[in-house]
Amino acid sequence: MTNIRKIAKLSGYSVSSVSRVINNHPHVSEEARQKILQVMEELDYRPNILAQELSSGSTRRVGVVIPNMTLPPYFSQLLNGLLDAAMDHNYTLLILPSRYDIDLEKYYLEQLRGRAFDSLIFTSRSVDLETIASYAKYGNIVCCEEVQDPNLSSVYVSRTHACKTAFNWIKDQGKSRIALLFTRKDLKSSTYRLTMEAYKEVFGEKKEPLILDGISTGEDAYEQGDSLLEQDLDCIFSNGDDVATGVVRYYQEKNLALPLLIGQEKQLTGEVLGIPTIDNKSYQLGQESFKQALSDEKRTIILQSEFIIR
Amino acid sequence: MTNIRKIAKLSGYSVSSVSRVINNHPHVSEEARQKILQVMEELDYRPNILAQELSSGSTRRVGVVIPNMTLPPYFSQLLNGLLDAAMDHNYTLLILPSRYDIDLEKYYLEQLRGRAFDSLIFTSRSVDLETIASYAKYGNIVCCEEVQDPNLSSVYVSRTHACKTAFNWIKDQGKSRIALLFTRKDLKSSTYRLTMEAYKEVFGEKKEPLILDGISTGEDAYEQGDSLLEQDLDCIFSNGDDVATGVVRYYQEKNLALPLLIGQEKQLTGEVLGIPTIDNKSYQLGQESFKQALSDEKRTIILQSEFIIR
DNA sequence: TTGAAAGCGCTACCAA
DNA sequence: TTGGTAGCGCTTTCAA
Repeated sequence: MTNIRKIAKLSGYSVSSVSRVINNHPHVSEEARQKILQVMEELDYRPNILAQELSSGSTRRVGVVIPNMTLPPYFSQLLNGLLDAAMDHNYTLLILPSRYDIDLEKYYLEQLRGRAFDSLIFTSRSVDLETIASYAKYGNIVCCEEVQDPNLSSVYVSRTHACKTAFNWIKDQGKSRIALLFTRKDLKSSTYRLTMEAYKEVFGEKKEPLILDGISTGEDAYEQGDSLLEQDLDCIFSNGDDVATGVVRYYQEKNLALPLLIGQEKQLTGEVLGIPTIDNKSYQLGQESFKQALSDEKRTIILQSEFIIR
Repeated sequence: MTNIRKIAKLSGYSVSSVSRVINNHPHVSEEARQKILQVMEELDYRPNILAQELSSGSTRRVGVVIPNMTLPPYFSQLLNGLLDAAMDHNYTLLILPSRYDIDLEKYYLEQLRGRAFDSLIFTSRSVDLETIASYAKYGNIVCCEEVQDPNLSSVYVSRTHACKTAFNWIKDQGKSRIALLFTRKDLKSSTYRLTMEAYKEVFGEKKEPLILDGISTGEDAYEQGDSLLEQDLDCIFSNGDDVATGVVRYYQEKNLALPLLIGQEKQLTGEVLGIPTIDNKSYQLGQESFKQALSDEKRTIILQSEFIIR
């Protein structure tokens, strides 16, 4: 094994000087630098990353727990934000798939405890917050959801305001017979809760919307298209631009006039359709989460969704 | 920082004995073990993973380069196979997203060179094979494709035989007016090439099939459904069970009799539809790739796709 | 500008 | 069964 000592010996300089060259530190004569670099080249030398990490006490690695291999658009944009931020800071991202498995998530927490990486980001979690918080002393932990625990950082997107803005805009357009599309119609779903609250605030408690659930793709929306015709609607508030596409196709095929249509996630398809959308800032969420993972202070960062009229 | 020396001192035993307890080595008296474990517990001690790795010279980590965040079914099954195999062998998987970026892939190769992990698996690559092969001296590298280089292991699925079997079966059913669905109709696509070859071997050079490309989801298939009606078909050979679903919906809506339909990837949807499919063994590909990443010898492992009649 | 030496925390060999 | 100690390969402080 060719190590730093060997380079020192062959170059005629000390281990310290070699280390300085490796890390681009000042106070090395150009002569020394050249000679050392030359020997490194000859021996195909590359510093051992593990040794650097052990010695410096920092891995420049951040673990990211994701729920699954197959990720919806929200997650992939989030991951892209994380990845870009990591590259910007010269960090490496470890993607840690949890498959919703609590034990696997605990294993990753143990890895943090064992200093396999500096910080850990939960984009999603199955394990309880108390357990997660108990590992906070071993490194920064960021959860991409609203969390109160003072030991954890919390970075998430507040969608309430943009949602109300959207509903108000819809109302201003003179629309009032509205369908809401959801992945899950379930009080455990924060999306469902906040959308319903915003709706009621704008349209009142009495005016019931048509609610469709079990919809997460354009395909789903298309298949449930019939349900949309059961009521005389003038607006469809969908849960994704992709979903909206399915709605459009359904109406086109029936040769029916399309009601006002709202998308979400600001996807490419929404742009093409030219429909208003709500940008839930997943990419920014990723970037901010990463920055928070490096930060010294625990913090709660709330991003705001944005209603985009087109 | 509480380290192995501190545990040794406080327990009254030596560093060696503490190490033995950590690693469940024999030749430690029950008394010593208990005392040491007790002190570890009290100090909330956890061995430093980096130090263990540096000292033992093995990280028990394998890097896996994937092209993108958003993965088609083939990749997610592959990753599940990798993950399960890794867990079985008590290894951790590092998912390394490349975004088809050559420099990023080179960066991962440098990480291998720097001993950040023991082996590297390319489920997909943009960087050229020569470059990859030049890193083989730093650790096992497995490519999930057909590769000749003696420095690289190659694990892939041969789909030719199953494809011919399928076409022969189709022929036996008395079908001959066939449509083939592809993601890319491009000689660079191995799927396209092997399917065409198998087709020609069974049906002859003269009998031209109808070819549709740009199809990777059920949605795509549905949208291109019209093209299927232009010719009088008696069999549609699709490139995925999901894709087949889109075809089914198209025919159902037109109230047309469905031709013989073949799926691929053995997905859940295909099972529900009850259509024959070709299992391309992605999960097994993952498992074998991982095993090969640990193996001492460079090897080529060829799995066989399987035609499943239902 | 340079180098010696003390860490970083652990493993494993060898001697007792 | 136990312990001493020499690594693993690098960083960093301090003195020269």
